[in-house]
Amino acid sequence: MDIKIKIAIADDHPLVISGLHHILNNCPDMEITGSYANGDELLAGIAKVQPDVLLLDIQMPGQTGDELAEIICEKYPDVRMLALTNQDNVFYIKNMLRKGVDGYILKTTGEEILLEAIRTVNKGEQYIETGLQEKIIQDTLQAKKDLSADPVLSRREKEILRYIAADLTSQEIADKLFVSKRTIDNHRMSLLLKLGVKNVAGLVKKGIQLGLIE
Amino acid sequence: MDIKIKIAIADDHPLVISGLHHILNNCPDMEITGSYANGDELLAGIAKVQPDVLLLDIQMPGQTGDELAEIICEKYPDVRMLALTNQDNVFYIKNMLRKGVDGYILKTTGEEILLEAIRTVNKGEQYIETGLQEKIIQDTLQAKKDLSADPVLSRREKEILRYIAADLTSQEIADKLFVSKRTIDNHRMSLLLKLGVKNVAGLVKKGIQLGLIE
DNA sequence: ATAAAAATAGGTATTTATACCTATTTTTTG
DNA sequence: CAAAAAATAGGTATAAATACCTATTTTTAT
Repeated sequence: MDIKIKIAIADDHPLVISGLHHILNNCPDMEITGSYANGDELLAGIAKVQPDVLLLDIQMPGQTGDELAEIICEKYPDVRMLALTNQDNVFYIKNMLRKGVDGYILKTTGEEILLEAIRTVNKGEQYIETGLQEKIIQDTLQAKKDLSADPVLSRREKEILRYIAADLTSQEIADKLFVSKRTIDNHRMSLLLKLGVKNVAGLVKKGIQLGLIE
Repeated sequence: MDIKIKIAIADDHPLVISGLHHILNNCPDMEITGSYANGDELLAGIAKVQPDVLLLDIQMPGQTGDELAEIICEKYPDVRMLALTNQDNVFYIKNMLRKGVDGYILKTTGEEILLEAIRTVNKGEQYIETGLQEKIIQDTLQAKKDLSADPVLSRREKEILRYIAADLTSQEIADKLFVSKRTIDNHRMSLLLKLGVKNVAGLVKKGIQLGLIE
């Protein structure tokens, strides 16, 4: 194994960068081709030499990590990206993955995991830290949340809510169910009241939260 | 260990029921207290003797598994429920968990997993089959889906879409951004066009799909 | 530097949703 | 069986969204 994995780092914390230098320089199969403290530096640097793997933080001055990921994924599809950040929020993870990042690990992660993650994404595979996978599952199916709090919708109301979320107007729903438009409008009002929202946008979001839609 | 885990079964396939009988009768720490082929039988049976763990299928004549789960979770909070079904769709999994089920395994699952699942939910813990956990993760972060297909919204449009999904009216958004309501209305139109939907409900759903919201 | 795209704003009209009522019939439930 | 809840429908307004235009200024990209 002669050919080393070329690694670039984008992070605005000097300490993180020097820490990574220390770790990676001791790895015979890796070399650092550049480290950048903000988005502009990163884009300029990457234009000159493309790494195999880019370690990318989310919070940075100027462009944020997810914007950068999007640009790089578009312009340099051969560069694998590994999010390396403090954010353990599921929303951030989803977001980065969607923007084209290949892996996601936390800065609190141990050295071995870091190296494993780099090698994995370099092979073209996805790497999500185990703890975060757990978190995603828990977040996705936040089981049995307080039943008391969940609003009691009647079967008809649920049905209508599904139609509303399916883009139908009251008139269209009425035609489909062979009832008056006024009936549907009244159901709409009950739904707004019961779900404590003020308009269709709120209804759709609640419907999704309640698992009635999608 | 004298006290056996009392198990009830709700499934409309006689074969499944007899298979389960065969497996569970050979387990010294378990006993079957009843097996039911539909919702009414189940509710009647459970009213007489409450099992520790209920194995519950989703498709059944009359009430569906998720409706039954909801009822049982409400009336008999001490009964642990384990979904045992053919549905490996993430939507179903989420839905059952939300309705109060404690675990979810497939009928294609091996005997050892079945027993482990029963023992786990009996202890009050959650059990999701490993393969399904994987599936949930993949489903949640369906990474790098064809970028070509994803609509190019401008930064402003994304911002406005977020506000729309946050229940704000055009007027409210206009006030917040110090622009005319007409401007926001025009952005709304562009969003409808670009996202290929016809109203707010569609906008909200797309926004969630695109990861802009929630 | 120039072209393209984005953000801005207005005119005008129609459709849809929201709000607050009353009221009857049907279904559920104790 | 009686009471409660759900589903039905109408009256009347107003607010908001949708549709289809034109047009100017500002920003981005080649």
